[in-house]
Amino acid sequence: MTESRNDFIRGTLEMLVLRVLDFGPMHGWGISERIQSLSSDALSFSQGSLYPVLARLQSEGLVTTEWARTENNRRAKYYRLTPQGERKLLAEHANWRRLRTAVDWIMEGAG
Amino acid sequence: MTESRNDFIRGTLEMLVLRVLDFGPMHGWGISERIQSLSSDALSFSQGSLYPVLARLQSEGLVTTEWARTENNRRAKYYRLTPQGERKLLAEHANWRRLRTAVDWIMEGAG
DNA sequence: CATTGTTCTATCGGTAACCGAGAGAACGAC
DNA sequence: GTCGTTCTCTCGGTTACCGATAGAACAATG
Repeated sequence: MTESRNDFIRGTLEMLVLRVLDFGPMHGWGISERIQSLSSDALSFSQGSLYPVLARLQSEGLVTTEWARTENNRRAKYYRLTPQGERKLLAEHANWRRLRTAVDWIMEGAG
Repeated sequence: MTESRNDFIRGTLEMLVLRVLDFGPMHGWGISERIQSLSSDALSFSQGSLYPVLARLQSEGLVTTEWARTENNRRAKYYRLTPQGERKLLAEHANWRRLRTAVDWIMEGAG
């Protein structure tokens, strides 16, 4: 009921997750924190959004998983980008730039 | 089944429609053509997406409608931005810039 | 006149992503 | 032993978008 509407940039979550994993393997909770932190809280996603994305990425072979210990000595499932994931990231980034540019062109440009 | 996925910039359609109407009153079909043309075909929406948006905008008082004749002598329902619609456009544009910048920061910036 | 193409409005059911709410396990700290 | 924090995961609901579809009105063609 609050004004927040994440629908605006829907579909970017997958790309952002792939991007964070491009920095190195990370667990779900850490990915979420990373996105929120890097965006200065502009972007945030509930875990009810995150885990379905991670499961989908794995089922599509874009990431692999392994259980390990975090710095805080907790069990966590680490997600690691596969070569396919890297390619997917590049493709989604290119597509994002293309659409973003088109939107900006309309929004900023002369009629 | 084709590769096209508009989900990437979901929620922008409303903003784009408001923006096109900021150029002057226009009918549904023309709005659609305008968006597609201005974006060099990068952005396109089916009419099954467009009309629900227009109906919503009207019900929220962001546009008014009036029947008139087009240059081609066809009956068409022209949509005109209200002052509330103008304000909404500004707000959505600001929000878009904020989110777009956050996404770009993560995608382009250093980890 | 009949037929076809173009312009234009509109609806419906399905799909898929996101979200809030919630359950639960494991570890550290007090 | 209780609490807070970290971390995984599921479920049902909502909602935007889309493909398919229907159809009216006018122009142009034969």
